[in-house]
Amino acid sequence: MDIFTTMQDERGRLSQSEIRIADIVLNDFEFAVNASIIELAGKADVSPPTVTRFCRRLGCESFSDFKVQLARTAYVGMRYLKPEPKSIAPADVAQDIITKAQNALFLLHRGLDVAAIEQAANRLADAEMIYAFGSGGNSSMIASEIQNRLFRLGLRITSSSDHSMQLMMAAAAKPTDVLIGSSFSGRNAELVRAFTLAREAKVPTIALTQSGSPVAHVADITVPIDLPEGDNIYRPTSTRIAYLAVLDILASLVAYRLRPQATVILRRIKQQLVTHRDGDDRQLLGD
Amino acid sequence: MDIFTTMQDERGRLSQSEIRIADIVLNDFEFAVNASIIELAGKADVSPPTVTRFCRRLGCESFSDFKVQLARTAYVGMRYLKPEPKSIAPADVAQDIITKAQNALFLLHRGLDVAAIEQAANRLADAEMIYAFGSGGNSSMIASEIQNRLFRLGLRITSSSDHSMQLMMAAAAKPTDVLIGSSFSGRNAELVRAFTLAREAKVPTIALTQSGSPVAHVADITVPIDLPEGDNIYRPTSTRIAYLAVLDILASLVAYRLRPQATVILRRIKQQLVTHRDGDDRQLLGD
DNA sequence: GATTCCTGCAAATTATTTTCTTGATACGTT
DNA sequence: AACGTATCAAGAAAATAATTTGCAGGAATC
Repeated sequence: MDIFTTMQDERGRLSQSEIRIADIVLNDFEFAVNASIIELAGKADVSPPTVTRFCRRLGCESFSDFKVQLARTAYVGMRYLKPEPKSIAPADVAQDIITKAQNALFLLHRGLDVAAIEQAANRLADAEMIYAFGSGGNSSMIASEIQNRLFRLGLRITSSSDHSMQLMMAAAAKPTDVLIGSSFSGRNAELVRAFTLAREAKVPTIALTQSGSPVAHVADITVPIDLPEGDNIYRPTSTRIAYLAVLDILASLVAYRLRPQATVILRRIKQQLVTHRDGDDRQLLGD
Repeated sequence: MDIFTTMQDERGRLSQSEIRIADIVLNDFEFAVNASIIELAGKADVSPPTVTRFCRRLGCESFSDFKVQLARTAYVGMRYLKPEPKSIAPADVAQDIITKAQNALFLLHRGLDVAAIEQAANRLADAEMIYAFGSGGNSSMIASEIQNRLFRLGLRITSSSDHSMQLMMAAAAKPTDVLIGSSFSGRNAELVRAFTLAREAKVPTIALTQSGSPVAHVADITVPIDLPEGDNIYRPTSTRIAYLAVLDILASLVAYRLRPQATVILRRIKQQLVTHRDGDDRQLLGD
């Protein structure tokens, strides 16, 4: 696990001096990464040995090991990101957006429920028919993306962003089918209704959403995607990127699950696309 | 700039001993990050001072500074990523996909032509009407995403993934309008045709594509998005994530450019959304 | 009141860097 | 072509700096 999480988890068990060190590291981390043990000790008003002991307690070999671990998760992850970029200069805006996207992926990975994804992948692989639901600019894109990824694996699938259609499809689905729905906020009331309907008819449901949300409650399998509030509201792109990544994982697992030999075939197709490529973008569809 | 690029750029100017050090670092970088200067020197069959000099030459303050820099870009970026995950165990697949996505963002950032994006943003902000083009599963999504992001800023915009429509639109466009098109491969012949048509009519064109590609050649402004081949073919998601990030940057710059005060209003709208949120995903559209 | 744990000091150890020197190579001069 | 000089690489050893360990005093807790 990464050093930041450890630091937060252990915080309660740390002594006063150690908490001071932790706070300095967390707040001024550029400093911490470049400082020597003496400088860091000086800033925290403790002696160098205390810093060494602090590092040990966090599971590091030594102070330099600590710095390396720190630098490792420094580039992305667990940073206190400001809601706005440093300035509106193009370079800063770019940096800000890319860092946030990377952070979203980092946080996604940290909180990823792999078991749930695996379970979902297995259900999808065995489904006779799949219905993918999602509404609103973001989730509707995810829904069609689910279709996009899964139909290529030979699965029967359709997607809809239309509430009425979703309800009708949910009513038409059989227990051997699967419903999969996405909701960034988890508060999509219509999706909850469709899932409830499905549940009554014993149709398995999979939700890609925030854990603990209404949508999560009514789904059989929830693949939780929990990102800090800020990211959701201020910049939907980073959340969307996280969803796309989850989808990618899900689709890959389904592919592996479906037929081990399929990956070989798939690779051959890809290879062929590489060799004679003078067409257009649609080549990439063969992914 | 990152230490890996520097190492590759400087390689020619390094001495024999230094090249040996560089190779060890590049190949076994877990080792390099954890090793002391003596261990690293020993493995490279050089003396510790040589290692120090090597670090200095690369622009680092000291050996420990070098290690920090190394660890920083170790988590993501410039890694020799295997085309396939370690195993098909779900956790490994997840790790593989997320790492690749983060790497794509890293590489995107490294190669980002900020000036081109800024130029493109300015053009879009001043356009009387915008036409967003893209075909194939990937670029068509990008095209509608462009529309999605820009219409909220009060711009007049439409998107199309239909070749015939694209041609007709290109023909109908005026020099005060802007055409913006996306092509992952840069080999979308129809897009090239549409752009050529636009050029003849003096309609400004912006391309989001691979630099040096046919599409890039016919566009007035090219925002280059160059990622290693492997990523494009084997896993379109990471490329798509890069495109989404670029789009996010572009849209943000347009927003800032359009009206500085708009950001204030936008923030107020967001705040309001946060306070009474019991609806569904579509709230997030207000991003 | 005793125990435990934190903490800093000083010493010891270790790591890193500087300085100095040697050896090699390249270049210019005779 | 041969010699001398300049330049650079690279290691040895010394100096310096950083880090860790051992120990002892002191605070907090039970």
